[in-house]
Amino acid sequence: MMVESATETIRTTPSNQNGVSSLSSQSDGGGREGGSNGDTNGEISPVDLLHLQQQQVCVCVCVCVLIKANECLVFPALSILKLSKFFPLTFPIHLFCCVTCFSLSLSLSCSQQQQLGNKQLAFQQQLIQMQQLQQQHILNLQRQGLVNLQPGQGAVPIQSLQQAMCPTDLQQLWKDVAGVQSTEEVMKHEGLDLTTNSSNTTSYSASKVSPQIPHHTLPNGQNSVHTPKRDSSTHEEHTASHPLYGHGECKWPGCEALCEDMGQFIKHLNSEHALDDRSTAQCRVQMQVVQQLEIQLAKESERLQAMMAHLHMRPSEPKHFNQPLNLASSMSLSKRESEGFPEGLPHPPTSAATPITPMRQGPSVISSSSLHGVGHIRRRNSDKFCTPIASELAQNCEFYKNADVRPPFTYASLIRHAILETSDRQLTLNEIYNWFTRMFAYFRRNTATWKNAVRHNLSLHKCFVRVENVKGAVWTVDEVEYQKRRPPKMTGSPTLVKNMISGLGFGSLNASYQAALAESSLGLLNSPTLMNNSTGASLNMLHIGHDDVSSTVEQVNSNGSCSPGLSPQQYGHQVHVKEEPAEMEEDSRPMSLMASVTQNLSMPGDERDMEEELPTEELE
DNA sequence: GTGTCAGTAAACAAAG
DNA sequence: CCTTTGTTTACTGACA
Repeated sequence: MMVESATETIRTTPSNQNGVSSLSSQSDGGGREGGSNGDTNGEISPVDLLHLQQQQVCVCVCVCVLIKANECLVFPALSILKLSKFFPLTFPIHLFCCVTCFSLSLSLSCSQQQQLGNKQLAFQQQLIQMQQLQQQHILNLQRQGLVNLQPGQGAVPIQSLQQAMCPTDLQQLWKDVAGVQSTEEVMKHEGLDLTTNSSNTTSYSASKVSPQIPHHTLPNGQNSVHTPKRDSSTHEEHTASHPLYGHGECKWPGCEALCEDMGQFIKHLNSEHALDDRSTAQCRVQMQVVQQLEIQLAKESERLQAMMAHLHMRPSEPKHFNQPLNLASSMSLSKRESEGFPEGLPHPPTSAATPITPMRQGPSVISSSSLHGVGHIRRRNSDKFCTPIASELAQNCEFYKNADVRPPFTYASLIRHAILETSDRQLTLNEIYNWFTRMFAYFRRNTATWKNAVRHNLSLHKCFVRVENVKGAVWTVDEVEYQKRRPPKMTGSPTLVKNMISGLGFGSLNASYQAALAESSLGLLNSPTLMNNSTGASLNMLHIGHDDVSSTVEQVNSNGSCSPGLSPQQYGHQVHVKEEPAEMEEDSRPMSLMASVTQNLSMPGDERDMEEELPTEELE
């Protein structure tokens, strides 16, 4: 019903001249499809709801591209209409998403073109009406309990955009949003009254959803309903620092203006971010960002609880996970900065709240190493149990790139990985540095410390061989030496396995199990579809020395007899950092988070439980 | 209690 | 002279 109304609106829009009319029939069909499936009457199937978030992200990625591409009318309309066809069941929400984003893109294009025809204006007004209709539809669905949208989730566009966009894109969006308002001002001066529409555009869903949105307290402790100006005029004047000021820059979203001192910043704040529609809109958007992150955190926490319940683990206190966390700050604290958090990084599984990668859980091995919250366990895990650095990195590449989290690997293993990842298997020191900083946000700070450690490791370990090259010195890896430096193998004797279990604890077993799982997946079952079933192999792996496993795997790999995908030569070489199969991620995730909360756990009964129950569950 | 491993810090030297 | 690179030593903490 709603869809048809919306599409009817499109059909009657004056913008048909822009080629939309020819497409309106498609939208009509899509709308009817949706209607035939019953969604417009509020009948949304659970399956569709399951896919809703993902689709929203896809939609917003699409629209986001449009925005960035400065497309004006036709392309967004096309997107909307196509979406109605591809996602008929959830089309109302998609439409809402698209329309709001499209409105934004429309305004953006206006700001850049500084002209907008009356027809386009009319079309925009029509779109706004559609937007309102969709909003009503969503509200109706919510009232009926058919769509369990969280408060503020009606503001899908910007939130999904933030999920889908990289930080730079997000920053650009902020700027774009800022630009919209300025455009409105220009329009006003030009006699074009866009006030109504534009305000809807800039604050779009936010303003409409705001009634549902509890007044959140922003991470900086400021009430989200305050106005920036008031805050700036009262808050920072009494404090030496300001949450919106740091490193000589204005931290206002999308601003980045350089301010030499606090006084200049205050002037800037009062002049550029005064109480106006733009600032208010930006504040609302930020509010939604925070809210979306909280929602995501809640979801992930819920998932964690379910996982732990499934694995017969005592749930940890949900409060820890539901509280908004400042991952960057908490994670970034080095040992010296925060004695409370050993730098082994095993902080609580705050990774679930990582804003940068909201859809991901924390890295598996990170969590597995978090058993005792010490870095050395990380090392032991990574080496003694030969945590598959390649797979781990592949799985959590984006996480490590963005989150200020220390990778759970030794310097040696990281250096080796970096070197082996290259085609010629050699790197200069500087290239190794660059790899570290490129791959890990953590290593973008404290450069003196870790660079020294890198050099120290290169010199210390015989496995790293310095080779004089034409261009200079490069570092290579002596695999034989690298394998040598591994601790004495654990034989497959059950005694050792038992010792491993009793001596290292549950988390370590998980780590070894996980390592074995991934190793087996790596060397034997490269097919993503087989990954999930690799547990059987990994179960066997538990009975043989892990070093044997790793060496065996690597030998097999070096023979190139295994899958090309993760072929040996490394696992470093062909790490598909961004396209790793989701199954694998799903595979390791439970284990990792499981390990992360083992502080609260009592030891499982015996190794039989571990060897039989866990893998069995994993197999299921 | 001891040895090993890894991380960190620091000093030092050579080269660019 | 400064920076980068490379080596070495010492210390600490965790683990077996």
